[in-house]
Amino acid sequence: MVQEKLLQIYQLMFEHFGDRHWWPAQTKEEVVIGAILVQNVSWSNTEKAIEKLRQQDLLSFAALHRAPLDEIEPCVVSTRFYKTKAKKLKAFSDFLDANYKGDLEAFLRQPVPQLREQLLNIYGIGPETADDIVLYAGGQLSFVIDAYTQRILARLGITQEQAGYEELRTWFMENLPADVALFNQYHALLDAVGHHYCSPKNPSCTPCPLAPLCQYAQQNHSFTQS
DNA sequence: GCCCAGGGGGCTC
DNA sequence: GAGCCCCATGGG
Repeated sequence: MVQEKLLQIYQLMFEHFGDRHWWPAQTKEEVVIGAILVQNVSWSNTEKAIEKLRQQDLLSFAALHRAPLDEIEPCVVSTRFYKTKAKKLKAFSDFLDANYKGDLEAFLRQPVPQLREQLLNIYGIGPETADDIVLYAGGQLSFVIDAYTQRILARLGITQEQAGYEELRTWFMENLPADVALFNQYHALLDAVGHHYCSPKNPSCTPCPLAPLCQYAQQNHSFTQS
């Protein structure tokens, strides 16, 4: 029942947006670096920082591990909170060096529960970033929840307003087929819906592909006004 | 020139 | 464990 609804939501989003080609990166290291840098900032700002790191030959954890903070910081200024972001990149590179001799692949190969737990113990890695890394860098099953996901589900009337991260993640994982490609695309599509149609200030519910299923859209009168 | 995006850490009670 | 502030750029 729930699975049917979730797949229906997926279909509507996919018909509207098509393949999102997420995560855009050339290497797994780039996925992880991007996942840290994108926290609380747009992807376009993140891209700028990734290009700067690339230009400075800092787009690898080996290089980040060697580099002093004041060399990393100027590269990531565009990602807001740049001192914090530089520290987070450094913390990840230090962790990898200390525990996996810098071998990201070896780290990512672990079973999801262990991998996730270790990720969450690294400075700067919270639940969302951990799941980005498990799914998009590790290619393993973990559903990513973000603020858009929470808002969209609440507006659809499917989940409680204040459902927590772990609760929502478990709910998706219990009600979706265990398919990495599906998890990948589903989160990317929710992100697109959230970005384009489901912001708190500008709930432009039309032409949101989910409007036909959405309680919020049906209650709000933006359809008939202007 | 002002508002605000939308994650994580750290503190408080 | 919920609620709050801090981080501090750039696009609309």
